[in-house]
Amino acid sequence: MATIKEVAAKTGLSPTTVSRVINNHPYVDDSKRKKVLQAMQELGYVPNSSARRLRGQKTNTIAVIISRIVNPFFSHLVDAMERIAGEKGYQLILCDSRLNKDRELAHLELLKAKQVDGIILASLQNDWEAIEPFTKYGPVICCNEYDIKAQMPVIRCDQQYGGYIGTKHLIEKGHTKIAYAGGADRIQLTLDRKTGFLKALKEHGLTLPEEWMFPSFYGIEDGKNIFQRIYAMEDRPTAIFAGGDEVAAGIIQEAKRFHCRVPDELAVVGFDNQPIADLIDPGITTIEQPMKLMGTRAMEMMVDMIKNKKKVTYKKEILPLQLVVRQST
Amino acid sequence: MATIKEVAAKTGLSPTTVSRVINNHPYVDDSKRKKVLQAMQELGYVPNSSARRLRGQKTNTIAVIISRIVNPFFSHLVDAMERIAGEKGYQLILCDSRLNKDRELAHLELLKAKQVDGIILASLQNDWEAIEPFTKYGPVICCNEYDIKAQMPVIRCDQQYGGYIGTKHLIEKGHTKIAYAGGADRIQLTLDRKTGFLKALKEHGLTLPEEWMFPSFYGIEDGKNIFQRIYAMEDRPTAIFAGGDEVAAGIIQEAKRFHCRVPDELAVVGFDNQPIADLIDPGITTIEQPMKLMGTRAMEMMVDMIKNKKKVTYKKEILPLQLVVRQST
DNA sequence: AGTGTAACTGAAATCGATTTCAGTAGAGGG
DNA sequence: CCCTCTACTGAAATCGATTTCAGTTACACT
Repeated sequence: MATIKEVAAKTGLSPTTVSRVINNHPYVDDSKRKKVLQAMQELGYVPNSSARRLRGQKTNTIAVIISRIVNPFFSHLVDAMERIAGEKGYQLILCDSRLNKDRELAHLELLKAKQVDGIILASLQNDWEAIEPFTKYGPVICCNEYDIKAQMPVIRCDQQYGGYIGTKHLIEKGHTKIAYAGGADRIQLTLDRKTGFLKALKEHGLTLPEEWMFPSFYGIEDGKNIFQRIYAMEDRPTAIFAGGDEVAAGIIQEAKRFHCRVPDELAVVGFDNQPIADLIDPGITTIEQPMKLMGTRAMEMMVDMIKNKKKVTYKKEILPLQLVVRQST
Repeated sequence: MATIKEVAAKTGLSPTTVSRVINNHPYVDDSKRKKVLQAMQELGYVPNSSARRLRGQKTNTIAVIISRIVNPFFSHLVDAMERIAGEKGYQLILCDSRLNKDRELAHLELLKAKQVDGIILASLQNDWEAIEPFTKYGPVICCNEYDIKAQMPVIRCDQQYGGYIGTKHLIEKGHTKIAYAGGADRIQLTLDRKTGFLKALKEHGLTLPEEWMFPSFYGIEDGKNIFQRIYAMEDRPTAIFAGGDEVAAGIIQEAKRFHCRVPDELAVVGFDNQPIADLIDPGITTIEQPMKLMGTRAMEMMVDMIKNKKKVTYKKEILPLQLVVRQST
């Protein structure tokens, strides 16, 4: 592969001048500029990225940390981010923590090693104390998940409100025995969602038996599993609020297999408004999260922070969340 | 951020020795090794990735080019790749061509600029003539899509066989009026699939009216669109072979809306065996593609090619494909 | 004592670009 | 004629690591 020196040699000019042509600097004679461009063309020269990174202290690369790319929620989020990154001339490194704290920390090391210019945390396994030390090496922002203690920019949805309106909807439909399937309490997002859920219950004097609480369930199989456990209960809930459309879909799917009618015998509310929510029969009543908007805004903010090194004072954007009613309730 | 020089200064040793400690080279006195490790710890030193890349002519980064990350087929493929890459110490750059030739070429430039050690093409928009010039800058392999003329390693499925068994299945179910929804003919994968489809038709003396042919349709909305067009026909097909489960799901969904019974009035075969194939009602009969296996094998091969620079002689792996029968046929 | 070798160390070159700085040529003004 | 300023150019320093090569000990073996 040709280097800048070879281009210089071929044209009889110095590497400095070639560099100026590459970077569109002024003060290069037009005839020489043309000669350089032609030589670059002939040699198939492309500037070496590693050298530029080293000299310029800039990688034009951004890492996004998610917990599971096969979750449509994340793939839509990443899709939106990739678009903006591309437009702005950045590469995207995909880091999947698979819900593992250590893997998340290992990915954050990319910032220390200056392998990326910034990191977007779309999933958050560690708490602020563990993340904070990394923030002095470059911009780190949260998108989707968050930690209330965190002193970093955040783009997220009002999860508590989401949990509240979903539950309120079930209560208005006449349900009093409502189960809940969410994520782990150590995750702020799921904790807030649950808080909203409990708030709605409390407002109507309802309570939640320990047994109707299903923490840490994520995929379709988990949903099936949950249904079986509910079905085996003596005192069954008549509705369930699931922490994701995949779990909701699994519950509905398994309910059908056991000839348990949805929503008559068991109403189901999901979360995210993923494509399957509209495909499955009955359609899933769910809380719509604006994933495209979140991804877009997060990437725009990241690029902005990288370009204007001014320490963006800790900024927070909370996006709207809304109920989409279908046939599962 | 601390540099190797600072670590050297702090310990009173040379950068050379520090480097040896970092890279676990032999011939470093144990007491000095300890001193260096401690100094690195205290300074929070992490070797600068750009400098290592430049000096070592190695990026430990691999790019994967896909056409649409929100397609579950690709997200599963990428998921498998990311796992293996992580295990082997590589980062993954996600490049979405969005079916655009130029964007694909732009992403291939990463190899020229030595911004990645290799590229996995999971989607292929350009033909071999356009790709070939890049192969001299580093390993490029195809995974999933392919071009028969291509002289590069390929991990793929036998698409023609897939098209054949899916169609054969419909014929065995008694259908003689079978429509086809695939991708563009310029894509070898979809062309082969169609060839298999046509082969099965021909073996049974069946023909395909131009009108029953739907090229270039990909998502759920496209599926709905296709159903409407079929429904409006005077002479309707009784079955359709769709090029993906999303399209199949869209067709089924819309059929239900129009009270057209599946499979009685319209049988549907999909492709991929994505999670939705099993979720939707009726379940989609589909051709299962081993996405995990394909992604895994492709990444393993890529890492192998990077490590053993020996020009791997053009290698081909064709993975099995099988019919999964559900209720849509 | 002399030689060979294993164990260890650091100065300097290197990777390939960009940037700083010093300098030249020619135009224009006083 | 001298001075200044603009337009242009290149030598050398720089980014931060790794590698080469030369050298120093210390010890074992004849």
